[in-house]
Amino acid sequence: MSIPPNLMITESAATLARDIRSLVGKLKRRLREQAQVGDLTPSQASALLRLEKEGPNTVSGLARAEGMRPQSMATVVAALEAGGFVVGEPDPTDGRRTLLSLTAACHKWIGEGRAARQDWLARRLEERFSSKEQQEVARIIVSLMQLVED
Amino acid sequence: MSIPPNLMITESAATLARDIRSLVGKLKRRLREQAQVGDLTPSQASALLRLEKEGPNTVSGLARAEGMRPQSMATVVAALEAGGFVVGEPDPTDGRRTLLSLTAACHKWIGEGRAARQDWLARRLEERFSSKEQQEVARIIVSLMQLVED
DNA sequence: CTAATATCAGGACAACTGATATAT
DNA sequence: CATATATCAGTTTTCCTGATATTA
Repeated sequence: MSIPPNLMITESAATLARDIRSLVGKLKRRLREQAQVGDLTPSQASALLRLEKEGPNTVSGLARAEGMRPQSMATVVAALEAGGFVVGEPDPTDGRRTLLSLTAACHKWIGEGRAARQDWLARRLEERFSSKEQQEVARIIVSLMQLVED
Repeated sequence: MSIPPNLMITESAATLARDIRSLVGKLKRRLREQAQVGDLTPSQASALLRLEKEGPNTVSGLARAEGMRPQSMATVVAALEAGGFVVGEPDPTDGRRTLLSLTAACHKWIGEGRAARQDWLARRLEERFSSKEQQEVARIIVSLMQLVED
């Protein structure tokens, strides 16, 4: 039988699943320990860079994009607001929403490359992978993202 | 300039880093929500499958393999012991160590494929990726593992 | 004596659930 | 009234740090 029945899980898939779980755990811990005082947590960095790339958004919108609850994202955003990275202002067309955008200071900060230089993971990817390898990794990450998102 | 200076982080590396962080967060949450009552947590599953694949090990050994503290792994192992998946017995050659191994019941359970069938991630990988694609993913995961481990 | 193993106790963080107020 | 957004409050999970006993 070269094609296993649908219900069957191959040895390789099981091993791959274990390795992915292990990597996720390690990455999580590694990202935490790399964090300096005053640094952004992974969630904060992710939300900030999304605002930078995709423009203003609401707490709920960010939560959807990151696959977490609005209440959880609210905590993340509150930290970014306290740090002066983002500001919220009421949406003129919809009284329920507050649109978050980057402050001028944050734009400047990102422009100066400080955000990127403090990003341990980005630095590491740059050091260890050629741009071709980075593309390959990016492709796989996108596949996995689809797999996770359903 | 086609080759950026060492300190520079390219746009693509920064984006890739963001995507990886986002994926890690999503995967973590997804794995949690997929967990059924009586199911194993990702850490538990990882430790169990490592014991199955690599044979008996100590709490400290497992902690090193997974990149976490012995105290943290002790909690994970305690849950597995409470569930009757593993047993520990003193190493006859080293009084400090307790060697953990799978119980007969656990071996049977794995043999019957229940462990694998309950593994949401493995099932998903099997459904969505050809074995060729799985190999590609596995290769990338190994690269990332090395990048994380240093 | 130093290093490794195991374990007890307490703490931090990032997510969660539930409930509530307000605007569409 | 049903839906969407934001936010308050409390809980859970998983990992952490620090300290201690034991054995190599």
